[in-house]
Amino acid sequence: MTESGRRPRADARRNRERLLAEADAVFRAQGTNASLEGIARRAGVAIGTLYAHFPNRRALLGALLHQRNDALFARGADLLDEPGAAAALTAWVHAVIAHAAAYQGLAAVLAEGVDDEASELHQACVEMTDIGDRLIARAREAGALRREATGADIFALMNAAAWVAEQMSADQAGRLVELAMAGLLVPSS
Amino acid sequence: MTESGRRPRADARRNRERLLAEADAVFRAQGTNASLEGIARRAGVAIGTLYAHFPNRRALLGALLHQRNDALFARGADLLDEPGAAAALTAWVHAVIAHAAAYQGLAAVLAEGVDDEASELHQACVEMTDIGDRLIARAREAGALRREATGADIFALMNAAAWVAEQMSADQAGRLVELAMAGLLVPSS
DNA sequence: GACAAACCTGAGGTTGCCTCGGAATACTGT
DNA sequence: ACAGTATTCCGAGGCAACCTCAGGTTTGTC
Repeated sequence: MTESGRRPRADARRNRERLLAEADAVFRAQGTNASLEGIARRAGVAIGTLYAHFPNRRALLGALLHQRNDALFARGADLLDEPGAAAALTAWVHAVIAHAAAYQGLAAVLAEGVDDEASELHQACVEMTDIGDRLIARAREAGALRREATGADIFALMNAAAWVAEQMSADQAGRLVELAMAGLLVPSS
Repeated sequence: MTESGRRPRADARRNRERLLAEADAVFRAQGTNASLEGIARRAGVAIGTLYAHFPNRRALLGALLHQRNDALFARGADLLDEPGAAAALTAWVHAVIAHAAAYQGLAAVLAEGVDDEASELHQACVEMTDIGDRLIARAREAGALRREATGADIFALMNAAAWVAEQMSADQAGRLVELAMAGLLVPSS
């Protein structure tokens, strides 16, 4: 897949950019379930063109998130090198929540992607879990963990909090994270 | 609203029951976003009849949940009288999560209902928050709370966990609850 | 058994998903 | 400059679901 034989035609590149720009705007305003026909219309392109570029909603979302994901993973790598193990873990959780706040409904797509290998976001989810795992391991070695936990637990917490932020408020989500992190981390640390 | 002038006609009662029964089955199997036309079809009734009885999806859901809600609130009242304040709070959280597991998608409807006064489920959400508040207050008086929290926090945790149970697994949801409760409650208690 | 009130029906307008054959367009080489 | 071809685009059309409403049907009552 993605056989990049040669450079795409100029109109194709133009349309792709236009579609991505409009999709970003619409998803921001209306969430990940916004009408794809509406996006195509706004981009000044026929619906078939949208589907030619992005075979489904997830693919479009995946393309939109690509850069943003790279930045997120870079942040994760940085955090692995920063001193405070516990603080790094907390910072990671907040970073992912902020990441998922881009579009309403994104938390659900991510949660689905972690199990579904066919999802365009599967790889990203696996990587997030992996970073969570490593941050957890480091915190455990530093004696900062009060109880056992895995990258999957962290992933679940992040997604749950992102969902709460969507449904209720960022504030409420913050309180949920505080509660959970208080249960996870050693107080003093 | 609900001006119960007099008893509805026999066919109306029959259809209502039939619709509720089929809706329950379909929502259980397919979640709260299942097709209403499909439900009407299964109930042997025209789509217009469904809408005559239940003006929207939430109203249908509200009618379905009514008995179940009463049972839940009764359980909440019982828990307020049981000895261990901390254990009662934990039990309440688990009871609501089990309640929300009835239909996939219910967590989102509940989360929406707490803010939306027009929702048929608003009252139920308020009552849940209220019970959470009282259980929290009792636990605080018993010295079982490690930190401040409100009924809204408990409501958010319950809904987040219910959502995790839908998206990932009941297991994962359980671990999230453990984490959060560990952050909330005094260890020994 | 006839009348009114209550109830039911289902076609139809609307929106959104997605596909596919045919038209249009951009590149390539001469 | 231009023909030839591969690439890309278009948008009608089939499908499913939402919801409404004018008109027909059933029930209960006197």
